Amino acid sequence: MADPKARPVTLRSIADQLGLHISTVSRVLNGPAEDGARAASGDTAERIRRLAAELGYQPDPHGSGLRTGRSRLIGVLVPRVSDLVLATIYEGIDEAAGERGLTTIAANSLDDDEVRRTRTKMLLARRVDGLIFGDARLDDAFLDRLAADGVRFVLVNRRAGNHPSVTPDDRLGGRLAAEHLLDLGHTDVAVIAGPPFASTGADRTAGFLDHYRDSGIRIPDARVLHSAFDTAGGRAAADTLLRSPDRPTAIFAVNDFAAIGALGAARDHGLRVGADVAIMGYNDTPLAAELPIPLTSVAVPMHEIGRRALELLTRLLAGEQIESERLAPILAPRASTGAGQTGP
Amino acid sequence: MADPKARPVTLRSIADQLGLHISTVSRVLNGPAEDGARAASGDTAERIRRLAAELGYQPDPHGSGLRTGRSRLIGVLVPRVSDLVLATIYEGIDEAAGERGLTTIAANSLDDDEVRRTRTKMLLARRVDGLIFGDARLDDAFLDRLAADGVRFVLVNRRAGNHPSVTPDDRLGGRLAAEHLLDLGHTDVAVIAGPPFASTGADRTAGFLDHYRDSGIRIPDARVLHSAFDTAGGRAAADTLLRSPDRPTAIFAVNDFAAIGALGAARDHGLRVGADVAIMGYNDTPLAAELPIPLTSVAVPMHEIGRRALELLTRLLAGEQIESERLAPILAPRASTGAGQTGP
DNA sequence: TCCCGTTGCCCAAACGTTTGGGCCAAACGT
DNA sequence: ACGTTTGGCCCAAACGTTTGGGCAACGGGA
Repeated sequence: MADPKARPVTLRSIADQLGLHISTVSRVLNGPAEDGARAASGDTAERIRRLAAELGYQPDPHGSGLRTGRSRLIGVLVPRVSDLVLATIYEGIDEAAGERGLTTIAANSLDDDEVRRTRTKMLLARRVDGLIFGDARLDDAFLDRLAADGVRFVLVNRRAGNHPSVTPDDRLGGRLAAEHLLDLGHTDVAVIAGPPFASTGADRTAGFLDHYRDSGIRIPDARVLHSAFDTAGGRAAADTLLRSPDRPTAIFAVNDFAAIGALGAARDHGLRVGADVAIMGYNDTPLAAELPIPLTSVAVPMHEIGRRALELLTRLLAGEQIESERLAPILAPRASTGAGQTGP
Repeated sequence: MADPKARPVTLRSIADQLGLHISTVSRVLNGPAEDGARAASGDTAERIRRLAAELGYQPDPHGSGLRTGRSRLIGVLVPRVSDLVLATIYEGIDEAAGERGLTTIAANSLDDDEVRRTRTKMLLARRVDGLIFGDARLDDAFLDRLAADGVRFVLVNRRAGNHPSVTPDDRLGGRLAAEHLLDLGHTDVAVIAGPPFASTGADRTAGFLDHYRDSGIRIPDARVLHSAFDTAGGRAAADTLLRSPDRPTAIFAVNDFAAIGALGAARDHGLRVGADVAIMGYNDTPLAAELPIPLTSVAVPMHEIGRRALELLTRLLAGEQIESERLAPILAPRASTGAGQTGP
């Protein structure tokens, strides 16, 4: 890798060693495409490349960043990296970034406005070239302000205003969930809708209600509960729903973790999930299929969403005109709604 | 935040605006402690600070990095950020880093040697000041080599050789698990031990076996199965254990996800977890308590481990002598081993 | 009065890179 | 033989910061 105590290898050390000028080395090592020929003879170029490889030359980002004004750094702000959904999206982002020689910096916003501001400021202080936000709120003054300031960013998972975004088609996902439960005969259903400020929960809920309405069934407002996206939130909401005597026969949680909480609540109430009450989640977290009672869910290509978000951002940074993308979800029926395994 | 179309605010722009020299501004804005007084009069210093704040000056890391040779960047390599355990540790790292004005860069190694090398090289190319590895292997030639090359790093979660590390006291944790199962009367027990190269699994297993041996019970080798740390791995291992007629009465999985897989396998075999068979995990993931059948686990202060790792690294970077730390785990007994809730 | 120590600031170099513009010689066209 | 192109390379400036060393002016002690 690197010699034990060697001085850092720079363009100058390579140039001196070869009796060339530093700029020649720089040109050769940068754009083999157009400038490659102009920069040096094939022979010289070859010698440069060989020595650079041998010494393990890696351009110093401080030097190039200073000169070019670009850092090749991408900031990624998410509610929490320990949230499996966002972590998976982040992996997609990071993977695509790596392929382009970009480095990502992740930070948690905890869905808190104050934290968002300070973390964003830190990322900008690091001179990131662009940002990806995974914590957009439906009415997001902060993002509007940022956009007005000329900061370049795209949104992922959650949409907001008409800032460019890559999200699952949550409206469609909500319809798929409704279709599934309706096919199973559930007409008295409830929704654990997540916090009201997240487009994911809101759109999934809206799609779900749409489908029922289109089928002539109106779901009363009392059947839609807002909650946190986590297990505790889901458990509390499900508990409220199930303790009533006219409890719903099926519950759609807009997030797998909330659904797992609902599973626990159902058990506390002595209900057999899949038989006495149907419960389904959303996102098809790896855990869903592996639970003791496998959880019906709506699969979302999270990794791919992350990749696309980074691609979109690089196109934005390149000055191209870009448009938001919605990726289609797929239903994954399992035992928690009494459905069999997928397959014929 | 930043003016719409303003030129970037630099030391020079501040200095010019105040009719001062750039170096004066730099000194004032850097060390108010010692140099503060030497640098400028109280009055001048005040003017500088006020203008800097007003313009929202943020030092350019490229400039300072170039000059000082330090990037204030910390690289963090983990198997996967989407693994809840490592994600939580990472959050601790990042939190502590933020408090010190450091920025972390996370990367996935997927526990693959080739990926580790390339990702580490990328981080070094970014000129990180130090590294934190969460994917150490018991016999880790790569880390040895890195240390020999003078790269500064600490390990987290997993230990290796005598590189400095911050880990849970896994040996103790294993003993706690054994003690719990033994107290419940289980003498025929099995271990789902995780992959053999991870100190976590190995030490937990060793501690577990130690305690049984100390109590006069020898667990046969066939009762210790290696597996992946994830749900699928746990399910497969548990399936092997439970399909035999002389199946164990209790299973200790060294990781909650493997334990969840085991829960599923138990269900597949028609066994009631907590009654017919006891199953326990490790790490006390937030999920453990929320599962339909709450999972007995061993709680580990993951967030704190992350914080400590970063502190250790900063001390190392400051040239101090440092020593590895082990943090004590706590048993969290729940229904999956037939234990009641915690409490008196 | 002279000297010395502070105070308060400025000067300049250096870190490593990129890039617009040279400049010399060889090759080519007529 | 003479102009023009082109290949192949060098020059130098600039990006923003830190930091060791100045250098005046001023105040105080002898």
